[in-house]
Amino acid sequence: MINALRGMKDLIFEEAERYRYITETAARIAQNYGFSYIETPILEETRLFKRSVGESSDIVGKEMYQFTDKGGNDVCLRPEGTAGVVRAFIQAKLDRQQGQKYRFFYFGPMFRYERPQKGRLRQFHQFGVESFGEAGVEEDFTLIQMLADIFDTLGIRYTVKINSLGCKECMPPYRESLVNHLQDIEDGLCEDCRRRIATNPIRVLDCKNESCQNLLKEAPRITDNLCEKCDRDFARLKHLLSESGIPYEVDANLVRGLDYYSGTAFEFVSDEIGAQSAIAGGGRYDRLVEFLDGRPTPGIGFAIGIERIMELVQMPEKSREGWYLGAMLPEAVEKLLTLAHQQRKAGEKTVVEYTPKSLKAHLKGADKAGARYCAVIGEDELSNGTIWVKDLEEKSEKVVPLTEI
RNA sequence: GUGGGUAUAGCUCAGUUGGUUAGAGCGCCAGAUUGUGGCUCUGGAGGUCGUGGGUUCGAGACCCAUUACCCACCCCA
Repeated sequence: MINALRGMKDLIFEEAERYRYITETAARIAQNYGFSYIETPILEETRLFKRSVGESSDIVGKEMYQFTDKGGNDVCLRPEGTAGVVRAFIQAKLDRQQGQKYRFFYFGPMFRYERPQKGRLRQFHQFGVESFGEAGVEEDFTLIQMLADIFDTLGIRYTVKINSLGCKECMPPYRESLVNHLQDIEDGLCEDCRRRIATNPIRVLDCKNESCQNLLKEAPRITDNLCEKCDRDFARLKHLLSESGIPYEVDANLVRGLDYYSGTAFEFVSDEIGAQSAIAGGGRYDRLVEFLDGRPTPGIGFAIGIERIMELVQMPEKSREGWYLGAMLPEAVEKLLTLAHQQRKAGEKTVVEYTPKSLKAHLKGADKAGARYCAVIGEDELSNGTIWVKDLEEKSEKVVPLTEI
């Protein structure tokens, strides 16, 4: 037997329906916010991700499905969605339309070669949005509000965490003073933290190790070291969230894992799904477009981990729908086929059972198929050109001519 | 990459200190006076106990190896 590869899953029946329900709901809401659908290739040049996501995260360093294609290109399966959308944005020369706003949403598979666990797969799916050209912090607020709308509509509980990562003016000096502080206390830190001083110092603040946390009480916080503009923006974001009734907490340890983030960062978390609790994350990336050779353009986006919310979604109740057609005699089966075609052309969901069976068996079959109507041709009906129809919901039944169903 | 856990029917799981024909519930199929679904009852099909070695008179149970899955760390959505 051949099984799916490790960390890759089939979506079937209820899970497939959930996936569709989530993407359709999120897409509908994103369109209401003025975002339009974009689809970009799953396969991209490796250097796109090296330059955008950056080398500091494990994603690019060791988790990419990377290979050389038959033309000798160094390519990989996308590990996230933003880089491809930004590449497409620049390639379409939309960055030349200074002052214009462009807003996109997308969804689809992403690939990371990680050890699978709850809420983590090697092929997983994200729904994301990217907004270009709008530098105002109102856009940051609006994206958070959109996420809240999406999760509210899906019936998912969450908490919102926000932070500001500063800009190119205030982040580097902060980072430097943090690293200095960390080096002073390095001897007391755990092995992971000592490594992180060089790779991703802000992550150290987030260490789950209690002894590390005690040492970190005196560490400088980014939110106390923002420049005037970043500080003003962050204050306004908090104001807008409060005014709109979206509860949030400031988490100065919240870091986005990807190098391209700056300014506002946010994360939606759930406490119902195990260790991988981040169900959506995003933030501003005002420098990314120029990193990828476009004209400087402010940008902000988020992504939802679809698998992570899959089991949290409250699905709407589904009701009986459509027709089940059956025959009790072999000679009647052909009549069903022409009838089914008529029904389907008329937009009615219709399934046909080709095997002649007892009426009882057909009723069972119709019930199991979730059909609203069970229609059967038996001996009597065949001889006078009629069909017996039962409404499984209202339990009413009637016999009608085949042409008048 | 590092830890820990689990592998018995289509699914969820029992299986007592090793003992003879390996069980239950759900699901599936068929019946319960021949044309009336969901509920109930009866019957039936379905398992080389993940795989390979070992200990033993005897292994689903114990030991070793291997593979897969799960959970956690790392990282991230």
